[in-house]
Amino acid sequence: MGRGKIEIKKIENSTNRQVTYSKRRAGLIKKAEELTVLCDAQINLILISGSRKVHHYCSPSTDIHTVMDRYQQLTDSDLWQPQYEGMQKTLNHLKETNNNLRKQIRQRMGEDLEDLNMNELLALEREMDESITVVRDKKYHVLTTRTDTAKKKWKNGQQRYNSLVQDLVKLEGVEILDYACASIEASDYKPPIAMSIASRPADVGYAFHHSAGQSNVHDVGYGFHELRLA
Amino acid sequence: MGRGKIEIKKIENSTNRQVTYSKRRAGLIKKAEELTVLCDAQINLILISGSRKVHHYCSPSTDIHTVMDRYQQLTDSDLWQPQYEGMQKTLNHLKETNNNLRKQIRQRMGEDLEDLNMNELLALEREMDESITVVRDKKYHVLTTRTDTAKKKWKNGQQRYNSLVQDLVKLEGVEILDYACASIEASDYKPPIAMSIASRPADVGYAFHHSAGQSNVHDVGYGFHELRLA
DNA sequence: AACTATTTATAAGA
DNA sequence: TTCTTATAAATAGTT
Repeated sequence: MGRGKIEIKKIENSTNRQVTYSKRRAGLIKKAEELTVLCDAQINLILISGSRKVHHYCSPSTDIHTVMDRYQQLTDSDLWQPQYEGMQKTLNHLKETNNNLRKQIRQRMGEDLEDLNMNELLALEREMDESITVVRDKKYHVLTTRTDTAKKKWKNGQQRYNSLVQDLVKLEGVEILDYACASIEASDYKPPIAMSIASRPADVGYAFHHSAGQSNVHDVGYGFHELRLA
Repeated sequence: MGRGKIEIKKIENSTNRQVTYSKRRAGLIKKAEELTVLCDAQINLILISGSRKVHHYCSPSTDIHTVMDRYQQLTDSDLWQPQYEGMQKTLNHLKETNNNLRKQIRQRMGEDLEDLNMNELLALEREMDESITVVRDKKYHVLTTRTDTAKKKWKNGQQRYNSLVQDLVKLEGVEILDYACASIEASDYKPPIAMSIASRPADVGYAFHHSAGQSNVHDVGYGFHELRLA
């Protein structure tokens, strides 16, 4: 359809080729549009030129996605698959790992033990025994560190308190009426922010770590003087 | 281009529409092919008819994938993104879960305890204590069941052995020279498949579960008569 | 980008 | 569907 018939093979003249590409591309897209309208079809057309330029027609009322999706459904192929395969694999692998991990945890929580044979049970028990030892050690370590710190603070506080009391007795003629001490659980004890010596004696005390057996308790003792101003 | 000019609007006559669709579809694909050859272009064309039939042309030397990929690159859109996103989310979620699970396990194995505070340590210890109890119980249950079965087998074997010995002594004049018994660890012991009374006395025995303390050992004793044919 | 001689596509009919 | 054919549309080569 033109001044002369042409053979359908690559146009060697580059300018010519480009011109023809433009013309025919326009024609192709026009025909696609017409077909869309005339026959109520869904059409997706992507053209990529030799120079990598992209042109694209998609019938209105859809988008490239819908068309691709439908194309997949109807051709029973899966275009996304290759992109997904790796991911899908990873996903499944993760899911499996996840389930295994959950099972391990459940077993370590004393559930799901039916699948284990005697040797596995023994191994699990041994392992848990070792682990709980480590946990206990860690706990005692934390406990000890905490208690040491508390001890130092207390010692410091007690020294300051004692010198205050002595200073008061010496310099102000303060009279010591009584001394009391007691013991409370560490968990109930909040260290005093400051010592008050005005209206009532300050709490001072000492901490010690009660480490007998496997008890978690460490106790705190406190003592105070009851004073009266002369 | 036909016997008469037509307006570009939906063809209402269904048969007509279908015929036109076929003809124009063929024309469109033909033109796409020609353009591919003439201008060295890459073309992807998907047609979906009103009746959901799919036709599709893709220039040789590529495939639908390559074209779609290039289309995405060149249009800077990402067709896979929506599909991808959900998966990516799931993936990340799974990874996170996975890490958490691993951490839990590590903590239950006595590692990674630095992040736990005292209360958490205490909770972990308590939980592990409970769990190990369950594991131990399960182990003893298995052990007991196993031992019970073994006991029954042994008892049965022993009865058969004893009656054989008695029968021999009574009917054949077999003489009992000696009786011996010993104890071996269950793990070393393989129950006899059959009792041999020809050249040497059969092994018979009994099993008992040594449950003192938390020992895993259950012992097996065996005894035999030394006999001589009259 | 226009023009136009020709080729090609196709609407309608069989 | 497929073929035919008159005619519309597309376009190759030219300006």
